[in-house]
Amino acid sequence: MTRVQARDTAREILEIIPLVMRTVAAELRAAGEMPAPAHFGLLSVLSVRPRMLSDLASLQGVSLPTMSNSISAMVERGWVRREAPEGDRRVVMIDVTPGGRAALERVTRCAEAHLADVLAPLDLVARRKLQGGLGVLRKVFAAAPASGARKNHRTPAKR
Amino acid sequence: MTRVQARDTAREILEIIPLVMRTVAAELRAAGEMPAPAHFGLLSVLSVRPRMLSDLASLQGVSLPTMSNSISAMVERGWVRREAPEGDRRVVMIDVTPGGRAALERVTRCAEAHLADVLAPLDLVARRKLQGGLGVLRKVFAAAPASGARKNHRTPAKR
DNA sequence: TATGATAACTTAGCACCCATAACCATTAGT
DNA sequence: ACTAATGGTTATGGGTGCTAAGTTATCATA
Repeated sequence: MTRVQARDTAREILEIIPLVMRTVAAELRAAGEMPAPAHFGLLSVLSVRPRMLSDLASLQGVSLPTMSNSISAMVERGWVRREAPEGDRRVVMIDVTPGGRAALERVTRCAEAHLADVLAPLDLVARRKLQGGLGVLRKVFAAAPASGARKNHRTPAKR
Repeated sequence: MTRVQARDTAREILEIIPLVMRTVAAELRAAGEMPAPAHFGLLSVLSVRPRMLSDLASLQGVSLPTMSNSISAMVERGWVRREAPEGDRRVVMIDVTPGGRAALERVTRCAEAHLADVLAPLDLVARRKLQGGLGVLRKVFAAAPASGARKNHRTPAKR
């Protein structure tokens, strides 16, 4: 990819992605259910199987404290539970509650309804383009969770 | 688009878009320059020509107070200036400063460099998919700036 | 000319996401 | 047993976004 192409793509991404984020967030907010995109992703991951906190953090590409706080917020809403597994008493397993599953279900339906409106005018070609593009984004950004910021927490030989 | 397709696409968007956001934000942060994606877009728009605050708000699809705050933050950094035009003393024109242009330049180069790394492994096919997908997103979300949340900002009436 | 509506902004208060630094508890290594 | 590494939490601070409630300026009109 040439320098010019990279620049253009960078600009595109930096303009479009935030726009999409705002739009989707506004829709969820307007619909009452407002677990913020981040919470949605978490419920989605957790609905497959329970995970430890650290795994969730690296899966979502955020710092451990951030994940800890997000989970606290979700615990307060009754969507997930912190559990202590048998073996290692340091780890905390996070599990979805029935309430969490229900919330995920509602939000999915809501987002689905709104996106269906937005995506309705797309023809087959446009839809395939969209799906193809999303697939590429997933591959690229799931593989490279931030080159510069990934020497996770507590690297410095402090203390 | 069928119900199932809408659901899958919704899930994809809600998972991938935030991930991309975080990754890009982390890169900018790690690079020291940290104008947050939103600020980047603003500088980008303003580098073409000055705008009134309201126009900026509706262009970016955010509320007026939000835009006012963002601009205040950028003024404090010396990137933009608030100006009072001749005719209507209610309006505030926003203009980029030389410092703002320089910052935009640096951030663009930085984002470009990082994205180039990430996008490097893409072959021609993948790149075209990505660009096609971004194009579709732009068209779809630029046209529909949030169906449910747009009772906002009293209808624009060009002074 | 006084009055009320409206337009453009600002301020204040709230919720959320994300980060780093510093701390505690548990486990592993020697 | 002592130290290092691992898993989490708390504290602090900055950014994004919203609504509600002002302020000042302009316009319409009676």
